Amino acid sequence: MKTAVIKNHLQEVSLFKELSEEEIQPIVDISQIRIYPARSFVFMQGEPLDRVFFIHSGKVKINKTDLAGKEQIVSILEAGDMFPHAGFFRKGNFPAHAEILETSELIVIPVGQFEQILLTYPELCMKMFKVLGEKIVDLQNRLEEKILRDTYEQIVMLLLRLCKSNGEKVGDRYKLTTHFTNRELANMIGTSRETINRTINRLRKKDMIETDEEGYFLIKLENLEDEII
Amino acid sequence: MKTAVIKNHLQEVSLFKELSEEEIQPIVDISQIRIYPARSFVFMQGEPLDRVFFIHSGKVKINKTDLAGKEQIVSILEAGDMFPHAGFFRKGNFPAHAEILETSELIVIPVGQFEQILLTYPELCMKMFKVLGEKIVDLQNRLEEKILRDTYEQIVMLLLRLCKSNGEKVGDRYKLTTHFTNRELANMIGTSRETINRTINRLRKKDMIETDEEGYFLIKLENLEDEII
DNA sequence: CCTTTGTAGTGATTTAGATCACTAGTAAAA
DNA sequence: TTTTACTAGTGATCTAAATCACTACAAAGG
Repeated sequence: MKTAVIKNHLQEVSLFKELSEEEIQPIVDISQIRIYPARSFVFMQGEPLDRVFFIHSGKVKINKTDLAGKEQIVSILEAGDMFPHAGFFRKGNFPAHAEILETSELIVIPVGQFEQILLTYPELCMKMFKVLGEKIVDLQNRLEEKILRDTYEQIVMLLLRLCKSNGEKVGDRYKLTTHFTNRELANMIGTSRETINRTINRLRKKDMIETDEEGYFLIKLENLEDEII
Repeated sequence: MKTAVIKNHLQEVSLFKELSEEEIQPIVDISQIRIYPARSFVFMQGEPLDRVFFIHSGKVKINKTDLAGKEQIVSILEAGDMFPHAGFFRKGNFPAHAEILETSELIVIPVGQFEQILLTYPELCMKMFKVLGEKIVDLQNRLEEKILRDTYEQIVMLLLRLCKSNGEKVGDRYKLTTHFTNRELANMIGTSRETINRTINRLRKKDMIETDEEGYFLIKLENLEDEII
């Protein structure tokens, strides 16, 4: 039965984890599951913001591009993540593009209806405030990084952040669960692929980062943290 | 009567503007008015986040400093503004310093009690989600600016942002309501005072900005907007 | 098969903007 | 009064990092 699948998927999203059977039902009723193929766009920057998405599986890139085609990668999202964050009670447009990197199952919810449910669930409001607050802190930290740190430190801090958002502990290392190219890393912080390459190799020589057989980064968190004081 | 003053002050904050007499009372009960003298600190980065503030009058600088003493000015807040934004349901620490620039009357509310009230007022939740969403969009835009734009454009965009947050329309110009030094402007976007000086003078020659008798900037919004496409 | 288009890697060159160094003016403190 | 400590302003110098230019390799397409 289809709603059963939706319910299962919803219950795996951290935001909804602690809701009871009755509480989750109205959300099930307004939710849809959609499968997006790799390289497709969930939405483009500027389109009217009418839905919010929760990732059940797959990977989504949130990015902006300017007229010259220069790209800023805002984030790489994975299972459990919500996007966009700035969607509630604001009627505006999507602030960035959302592109599927790996075939993804997304839970799609009309934002208007979700807002109504949000208002009737104090529990859900609490969690949402927490999520938004953390997003604000994260953005402020990234802005501070860009303003106060040099490129070497920005790259170290980017890798540390990726360990938290896209990494998993494997032995004494953190393994990044996504394969990032030099250019992608560069576009996350606004530097060049050459600088990323030279810096990563510098960190490799210091034995702080290595690449496994499949090209995934393995990072020694503690060593890297010492680099930025 | 003291609570009458508090109620009046609260009603001037945009977040509470549309609340009825009965609705605002519980907020009055947990609010305090405090006067902070210029150059005092409301809080320092790292202190436990246990209160939120609404500015009734005066000016507050939110900033961060690194070990070397380099400063990042996060924002200059005025009457009607709330800080910090990332305070709800998160129990953490203040993410930056808050320093009084001009003697300020602040409404002080214990964050835990405010959270409880928030949950019982759907109206208030809606507005707060909106405020947080706008904050997120603003931070993402500033990050994008730092990543995709050169310093000249960053300065133009900073001035445009200041028109919106700290400006008032005077004839066909926007007047910045706060006197900013070159160094302060530099610390908002992470450039040097020399570069700010040279760029502002360049904009002066292009007749996009001028300084009035008291040293406040007068900005021609439309002309400046054309600079960044 | 070759061609195209992506990637990593590395030196050489260029440049935007930071930093340095200084003049000059103003305001507050000693 | 002089001193200290700000500020704005402006050339000269320096440098971090972007850009350029190239090699080499791998995967995908015709």
